Amino acid sequence: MTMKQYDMAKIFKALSSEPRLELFMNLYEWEKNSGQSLNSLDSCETQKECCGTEKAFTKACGCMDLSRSTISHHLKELQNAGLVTCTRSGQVISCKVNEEVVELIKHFLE
Amino acid sequence: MTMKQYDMAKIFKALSSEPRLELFMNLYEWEKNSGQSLNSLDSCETQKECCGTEKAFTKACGCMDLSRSTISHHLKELQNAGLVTCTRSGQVISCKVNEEVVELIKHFLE
DNA sequence: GTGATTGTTCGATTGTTTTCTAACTTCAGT
DNA sequence: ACTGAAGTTAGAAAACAATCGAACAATCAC
Repeated sequence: MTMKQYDMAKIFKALSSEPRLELFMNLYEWEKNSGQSLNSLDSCETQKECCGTEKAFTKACGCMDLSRSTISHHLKELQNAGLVTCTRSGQVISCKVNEEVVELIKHFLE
Repeated sequence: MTMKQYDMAKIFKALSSEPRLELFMNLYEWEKNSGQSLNSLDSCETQKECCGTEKAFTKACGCMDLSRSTISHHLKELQNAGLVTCTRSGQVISCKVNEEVVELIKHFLE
């Protein structure tokens, strides 16, 4: 068992439950559609708003039919696998998808 | 939850346990290294030997530290997710990795 | 400071997964 | 027909995962 496989199993496990995959895909799409990519930083009002999905937890609670505690748990799993990074500002959580891991997924089968 | 996400969760679940990912990677590498790709059919002795990994189950039993029944179970999970197709000739199982699903994995995040 | 809002943590429950052994079936060789 | 090898299936134990509500902590809005 190589290190690579160890990490990949962890990543795949994080994406292996439907609700968690849905959560991840939401984060992924929100980030994409908000035009908050690194090369559009200057078109945003503040730099902070440009680093990922603002109010990710709140948004997820609003559109997924799961309790807050369950969403909290799933978000932690995604973080744990390295798929997303979350930061807190006050009460509010923002998330950023880890592009490095996205590339790992895309390329692990050559 | 789109159909696509439903299928992807199933695929990721199949790859989410270390032994099962190892099994899949073995199949994937064996198939690759045996030169049994579609465009090298004529360099093989018989056409049958060229369609995937011959004696996949037997080979897996020989190199993985799991009981035969456990390997049988994991192989079924891989089949169930559509990642591999297995065929039987007599007592012996041969497997073929489903390239379509490999492409799905590579491209599901654009 | 009080009260509402955000998110986390705990404990319980329910269901799923991993793995084994043992019993079975099917096929191959003799 | 008998024996052995290749896989499968069934049953069970143990570990793990998903989910919720309740209690909590931190922060914001007045």
